[in-house]
Parts: sequence; structure tokens; C-alpha cells
Amino acid sequence: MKPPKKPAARRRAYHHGDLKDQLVAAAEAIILERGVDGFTLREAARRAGVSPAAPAHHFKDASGLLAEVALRGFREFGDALEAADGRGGDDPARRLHEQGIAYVNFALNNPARFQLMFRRGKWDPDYPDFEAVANRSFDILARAIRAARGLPENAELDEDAYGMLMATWSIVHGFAHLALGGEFDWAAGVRGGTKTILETFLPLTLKHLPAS
Amino acid sequence: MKPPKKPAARRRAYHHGDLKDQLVAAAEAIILERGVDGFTLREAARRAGVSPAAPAHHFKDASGLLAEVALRGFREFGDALEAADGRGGDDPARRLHEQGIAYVNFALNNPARFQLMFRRGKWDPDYPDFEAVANRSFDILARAIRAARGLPENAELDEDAYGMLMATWSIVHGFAHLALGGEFDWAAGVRGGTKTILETFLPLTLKHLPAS
DNA sequence: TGTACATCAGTGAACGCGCGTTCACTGATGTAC
DNA sequence: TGTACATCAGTGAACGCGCGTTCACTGATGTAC
Repeated sequence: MKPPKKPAARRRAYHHGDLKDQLVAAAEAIILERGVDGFTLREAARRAGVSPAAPAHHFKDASGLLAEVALRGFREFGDALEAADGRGGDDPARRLHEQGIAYVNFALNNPARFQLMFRRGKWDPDYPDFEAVANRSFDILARAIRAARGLPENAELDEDAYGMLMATWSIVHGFAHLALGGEFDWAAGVRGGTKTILETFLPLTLKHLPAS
Repeated sequence: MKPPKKPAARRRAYHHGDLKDQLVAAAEAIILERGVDGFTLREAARRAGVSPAAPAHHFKDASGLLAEVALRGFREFGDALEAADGRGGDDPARRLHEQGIAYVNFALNNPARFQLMFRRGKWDPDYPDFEAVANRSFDILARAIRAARGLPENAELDEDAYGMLMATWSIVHGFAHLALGGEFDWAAGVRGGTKTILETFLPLTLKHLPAS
């Protein structure tokens, strides 16, 4: 009756097959639980069920793995901003508003990635493709700012454009950072905090975006 | 001729006399050089010229020392905000504007403290006086917001006031955080960055404060 | 279709490191009489 | 003014810990013929 040769607990294949992705997933989980500084390479290996030496076959070192995590974050982040921008149609104020919503939503729904992305020094800046992917998010914002200021595409920003760009970026980034840092908890209550913040406080705040 | 009994290299007194303050100063220097996560208690002791066990006589543990550093930061920060608020006279928009300038100036001129202050988890939250001192800064902002919205002192904030407070806080905090994180370096150039940021980019940005 | 062999992706033990904290101790200081 | 003694603020050695990385290795996979 019992099938021949099936070992009681099936031994995992010597070759993992999906290690790179699982290391990335483990890293995100660790950062979520313990914060960016709680990440260790050994712990990621442990969670992937692999010896501490295994990650070296996929990443130069610990900062390489974190670069991959951040890179994927920036990729999705850029996608979210671009989609939001599109939702704004040809109204620059709406485009900026939608981007703002998307910015904060991404941060609050992906706190691990977001916090890592804005922690230069934790990831290897020379990781392949990193710079281009990270710059895309910035360009999406700059494009909408140009439209709002009536500047041609690819034009240099003028002073007012700088002010508008920095103010817009600052307000959404500051909001995200303060919310993630728990500074808005007094207002949101402890339970369901993220939802309350996104649904009631974010709209109240974004009314004050420069272009609105 | 030679004075009697003066040892060649004068031996430091067994009792340090100023250890607590020097540990605080050392901690700030370390954070400045290596970032908040680069801080270690041993290194602080080393810089104060003292054995690694000595700090225990002044602080419960490492997070206690960091709490003292953050506490002093909050104290000065509150003073700076209060002074700025006063500079605004009875014009609420000016009060908020001055507070904004002071907020970012403090952050960029005291990066070590500032970054530590907004890193819950690094310092002991039960450190004596901590909560009251940390809340003061918030109250100073809230007071000016009430004035801007025409609310009586100590009144509950209404929805618009929440929006204005969060937007104001977000913009200055976001600006400070992005500037410290190096995200404005493309605009400021590498040399004299802080000065350029404070003198040219901050004013352009603060034009967009909600109350302006 | 089979086989030799290079390459790939793991293992697990070991390295040296710096950390925070504890321990028994001792020298200096302050105080009561 | 002197002295006994408690307390304060240091020492330095040791603890156990987890870390990132290296090493020689080996099992599994892919490819050329």
C-alpha cells in the first residue's frame, strides 16, 4: 500500500530552484517585522531554508540583496506613479494630486520597501540598473510639474518649478514618513491606523498641494 | 628647575567629572559621522576616554544615553520653534512660515540629533521627562494652526485644522528629510549643499505652505 | 540515446569581529561626629 | 581639624552572542559529441 521509497519527510531538493526570489521575499518580511536595520543576511538565508553561504551565489553581498529589494520597490513605485499620472488626464493639478495619493499609498502599503528605498547606504548603489530605475519616479513627477507650469517637455525647470516640485515632493514624502514613523498615531488611533490615515487624513492634507 | 613630582604625561583623574556630558557629545559626534545606526556605546566610551563599563553609572543602557541625546535635541528644537513663532507677531501665516524656516534650519544644522529624534525605537521612551519635552514642539505648531483657523486657544482641532497642520508639518519635515537624505543634491551641487538648500530652495518651497 | 565533463548552486564548519552587559574590584570623594 | 566610613564613579577582564564572509567540498544539472 505504501508507495515505495517515499522518505517520511520529503527532503528538499539540493538545488533550491527559487532561491533568489525567496531571499528577496524573506528580506522584505524581515524589514517589515524588524525595520531596515533588523535585516541580516543570515536571517534571510535561514528563512529561505538555506545555509548562510548560499546567498553568495546570487548576490555579491548583503547590500546587493538589499539593492535588489529596493530596485523592485522602485520599479513598482514608478509604475504606480505613472498609472496615477495617467489618471489625471490632461489636468496638471489632477495629475499631481493623483501622484500624491499614489505616493503615500505605496509608502503605507509597502512600508518595508519604501523605508529601504530612501535609505541610501543600505543598498549597493552600483547594482545593475539601479540608477535608471530609481530616477524614473523623479522624472514622472518632474513631467507633471512642467505641465503645471506650462513648460515644454524636457525643458529645464525654472525657479517656480523648483519650488513647486520640492513642495509637492516634500509634502507627500513628509506625510508618508511621519505616518510610518507613528507620528500621526495620536490622530488615527492605534487600530486600523493605516486605513484611517489614508482615508481621512491624507485627503485633508492633499488639499494643500501647491497646484491645487 | 623641574617641578617636583609632575608625571611626564599627566594621568587623567580617576574620576572623570564630566563624563555624562562628554558621552552625550561623543554620541552626537558618532551619529554625525556614521549615522544613527553607526552609534555604539563602546565607541562613545572610547571617545570619552573611559572603559566600556563606565557609562552604566550614568545611563541605564545604550538606549538611555540616546534618549538623553534626543531629549536635549527636542529641548533646543522646541526653543527654536518657540522663538520663531514669536517672530511672527500676530500674523498666523507669518508665525507658521517662521516656524517652517526654523524647523528645517534646525534639521540641517543638527542632522545627528534630528535624525535620532525621529527614530523611535532607538531611544528609551520611558526616559524621564521625555514625553513632555517631545510634545512641546507639536503644541507650538498646533497653537499657530489654531490661530490661523481662528480657533480659540486649547480648542479641539477641526477637520480643516487637521489638514493644515498635517500639510504644514509634512512639507517641512519632508523637505528636511529629503535634504538630509541627499535627495536634493542634484539641485544643490555637492559643495556647500546645506547652505544652498537653506538659502535658495527652502524659500522657494515654503512659498507653498498652506497658510501662505 | 548515452556518456563525459564542465558548470552551477548548494553545504557546513570555521574565521575574526565588535557588540552590550556583567562582575568583582578599587580609588576618590563627601559626610558625620 | 581629624578621622572613620559610606557612597560614588571608575577599572579591566570576561561572558555569550550573532554577524558577514570565506573555504574546500559535493551533489545536481546542462551540454557536446
